[in-house]
Amino acid sequence: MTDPKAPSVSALLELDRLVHEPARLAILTVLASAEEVQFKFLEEALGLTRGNLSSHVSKLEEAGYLVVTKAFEDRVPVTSYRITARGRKALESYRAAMLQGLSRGKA
Amino acid sequence: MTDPKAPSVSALLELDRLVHEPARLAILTVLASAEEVQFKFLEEALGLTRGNLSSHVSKLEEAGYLVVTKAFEDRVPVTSYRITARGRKALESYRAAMLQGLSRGKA
DNA sequence: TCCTTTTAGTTTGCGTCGCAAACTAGTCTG
DNA sequence: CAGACTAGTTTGCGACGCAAACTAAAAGGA
Repeated sequence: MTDPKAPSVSALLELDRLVHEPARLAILTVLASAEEVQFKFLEEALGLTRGNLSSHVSKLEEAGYLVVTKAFEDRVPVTSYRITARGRKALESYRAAMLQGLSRGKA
Repeated sequence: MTDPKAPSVSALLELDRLVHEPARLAILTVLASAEEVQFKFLEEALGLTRGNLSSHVSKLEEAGYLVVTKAFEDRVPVTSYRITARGRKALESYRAAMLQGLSRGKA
């Protein structure tokens, strides 16, 4: 901790809001465990509507947390995502902060 | 899990939004580790403005996650908070869901 | 060929939320 | 009594998440 007086719970107040949103946290978590993931897969795996998935993914893309690949497979358009190093780092930091804040440490 | 196919990351999508807000999560976490906590203490410990602290606490109170006690100490008004059983349970559930979702389990 | 359905995503509109700033109320000091 | 301080609450606004509406391209029938 930076400030020795700072209780670990303060880590919670500095969580990256972009990652903190449940849908995006779920998306990043899935992306972190696979090379490449398709839109369709995310939609079904997470039970998000296409609209929500699309907008969350856009935000993650704007932040540089993932990259988008649009391709055609058997003449069907397929959009895929890949987490970036930046995204992986953001997720890792988030995870660390959350785990720290969640630990039952006093104050 | 309800659906055997549901990956643990789905737990993330069912997080109690009331608890999920960082400031409120921090407040509940502090409250869970003490009998009673004063407004002033929370303000300083968490570095929240009085306004934000007040409004977050109000929401937690409305949800029945904490109870408020207003008293005077040496003619100075002191507002204190106590987590309720309901609040403690909500925090516990949140923690469990988050830890599950955060675990590096595939998908 | 034309039309309807399906798949794959994006955009739009609205209600809600979190934050900071402004405000209220009681106390103390000179 | 005037001004400053302590302790909170209320207000106003910008940002956000969600669902519904929309777009586009391909496949399947009649």
